[in-house]
Amino acid sequence: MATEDAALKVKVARFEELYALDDSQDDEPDEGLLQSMAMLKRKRSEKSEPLAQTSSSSMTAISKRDRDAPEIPAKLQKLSRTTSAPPSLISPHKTASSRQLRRTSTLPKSVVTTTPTSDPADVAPKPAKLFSGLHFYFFPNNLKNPGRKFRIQKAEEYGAKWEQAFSATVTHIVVDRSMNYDQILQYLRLDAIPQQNIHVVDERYPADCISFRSIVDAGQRQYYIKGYKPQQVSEPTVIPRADSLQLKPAGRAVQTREPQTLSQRTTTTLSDPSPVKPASMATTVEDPSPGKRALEPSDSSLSAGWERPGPREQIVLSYCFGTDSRQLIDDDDDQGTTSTATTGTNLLDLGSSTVVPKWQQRFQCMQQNTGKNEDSPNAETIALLQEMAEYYTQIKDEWRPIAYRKAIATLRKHPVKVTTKEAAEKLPFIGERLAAKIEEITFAGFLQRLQSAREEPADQVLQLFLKVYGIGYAKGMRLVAQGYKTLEDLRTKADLDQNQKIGLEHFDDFNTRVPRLEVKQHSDLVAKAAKNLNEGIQVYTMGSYRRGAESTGDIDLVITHANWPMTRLRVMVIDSLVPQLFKQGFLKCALAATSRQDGSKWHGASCLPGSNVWRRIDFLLVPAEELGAALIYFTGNDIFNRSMRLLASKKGMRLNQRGLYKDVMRGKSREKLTEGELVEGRDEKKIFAILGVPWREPWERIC
DNA sequence: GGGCTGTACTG
DNA sequence: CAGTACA
DNA sequence: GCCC
Repeated sequence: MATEDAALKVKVARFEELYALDDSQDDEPDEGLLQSMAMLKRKRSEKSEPLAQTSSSSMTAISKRDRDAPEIPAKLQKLSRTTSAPPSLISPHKTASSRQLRRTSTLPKSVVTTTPTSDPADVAPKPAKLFSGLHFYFFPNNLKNPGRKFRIQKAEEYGAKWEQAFSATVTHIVVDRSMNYDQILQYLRLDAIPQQNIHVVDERYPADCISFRSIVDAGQRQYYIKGYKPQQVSEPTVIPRADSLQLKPAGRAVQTREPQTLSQRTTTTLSDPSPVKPASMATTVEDPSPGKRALEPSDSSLSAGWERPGPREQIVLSYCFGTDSRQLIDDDDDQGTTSTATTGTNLLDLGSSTVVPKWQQRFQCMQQNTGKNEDSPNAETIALLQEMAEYYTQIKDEWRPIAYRKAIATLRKHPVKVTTKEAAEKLPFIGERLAAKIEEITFAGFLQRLQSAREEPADQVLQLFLKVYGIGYAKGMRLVAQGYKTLEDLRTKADLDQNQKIGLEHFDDFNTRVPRLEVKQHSDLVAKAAKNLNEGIQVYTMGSYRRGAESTGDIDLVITHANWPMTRLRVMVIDSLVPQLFKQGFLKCALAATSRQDGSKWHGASCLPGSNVWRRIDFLLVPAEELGAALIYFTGNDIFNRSMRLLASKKGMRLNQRGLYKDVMRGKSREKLTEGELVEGRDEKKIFAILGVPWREPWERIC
């Protein structure tokens, strides 16, 4: 009971904050909230949800663990309170006090108490009168942006007159934070705004007035518009980057037409067979790491074969056409490019050929993703969306991050900066809501609200706890609810399992990136010990190391043997290799170990001789016939893997770390009914080929 | 309105 | 079984 | 979140 209350309080506080932000016209308009409020009367809908909020899916997920999930009550409580409030939406008393609390630091020094609401703790003042006599002109002056719409509605409720056009009667120009002073001048075709008659204020101004129940001094610094310099008012201004900033109110004429995405419907993969390796790769390729070298023979022999298809590859080819011709060719009617020359072309063409139907092109694995976005014109937008995705991931929203990442991948490939909603919405995986956010981002920094959420103490504590290996969202929430605030609290008071204790003890170690060089040292050490036990054991360095990363989160190793079955390999690793490495002092602890009977993974921590930094290290035990599938799995990245697996699934197959299986029967919602028949597990490239995915070098799998 | 990967280890 | 983790 |  007590913990429930604590959890509830934490959550309520968190959402109070969020909704307070909504009320206070933050950068990010909360369409979801507005919708929810409108819809709530009809039904407590499951769909539309506020931005920094749990999704319908997470709501359902959470509601299963109702004990841990005060979200719903908190949200509904707040929403119903809002909806049942008098027409003013805000109960001025309550909101004002809470907001005052929040913004004490920015409280205007000179609150001009023009309104004689002398008694602060009195009945709610007639809000409708606060702005009466004032004429507001908004900039931009339309309702397109939900946040602004909200502001305009509020202003009108409090008695302001919303001026549709700019005129002499305007008393205040309320400017979106995304806009700057020059843009106003340009739009209004003015050299300067007559400051005596008209106040130009930041978008927060009306909200502050409402908060303080008075017309606050509009001349204060915190209401200055971007680009406004008090002394420079009359001087004609040079507009920085005027060409790149599309000022919406200026109308369609200004809007540039966004070129179509390059990647769309063009067969770039075909014409670009030689991807640029990351600079960092150059060194690592010649790097005589055992893992690397071990990979090379098969790789090079294969790619040689790839260029001049030999008999074996022909088999693959016929296999593809034999069993999967429907999916691989002319599956799509409107794909006018039906190539007639496929038979004679080499296998590389098969994978990336022009006949790949549209639905398959949409898979992440069907494109080169090098994960680079420095040179993208959308880098800024991408960065912010990435933060959003991370945030949603952390609050355990299962699906939004997926949507965000797909949108990010689209933006990465888009050659032009996307600035407007309209342009954004045309792109794949960018819908109405993300398009709106993209527009917001380019015009403003809507992430402020996200930051507010992040600045919430409860959220920060949760974020901290989530970094402890072994503590996930459920445990983290419980710990926060129990009132723990620091790692020290956890160490001394909290009830943790063994892994969590280790995770806590080595919090810093496990949260420190491992330099590429050190990954190799760990790998070499394991490989050497393995070779000592048996010459045939091979060790591959996987994960982001194989993708070329300069540093990694942990050390991922595949351990395999050319001839041994899994059973023998496992016994060797569990009974000999691991104990040996422990004895050497290299392995420090086991976090998840396979039994001698079955299983394939070993997780633990390792430490180089002479060092005292523990690193997370994972072994994957792989029999040779599963090596290809294991390489795919352990190379990742996760998004690439999911994409490959989903594609397989859509083709009636199944892909996991053991192999590619065909004729998998699936029930409702793709639920696996039969295991299917193993098609290929040994050869990484064949798995790609059979799936119809063009070969992707490891560093092209960074989706 | 349902789907968005598939698995392995722990307690 | 839920939770956590792995790519 | 988006897509079908």
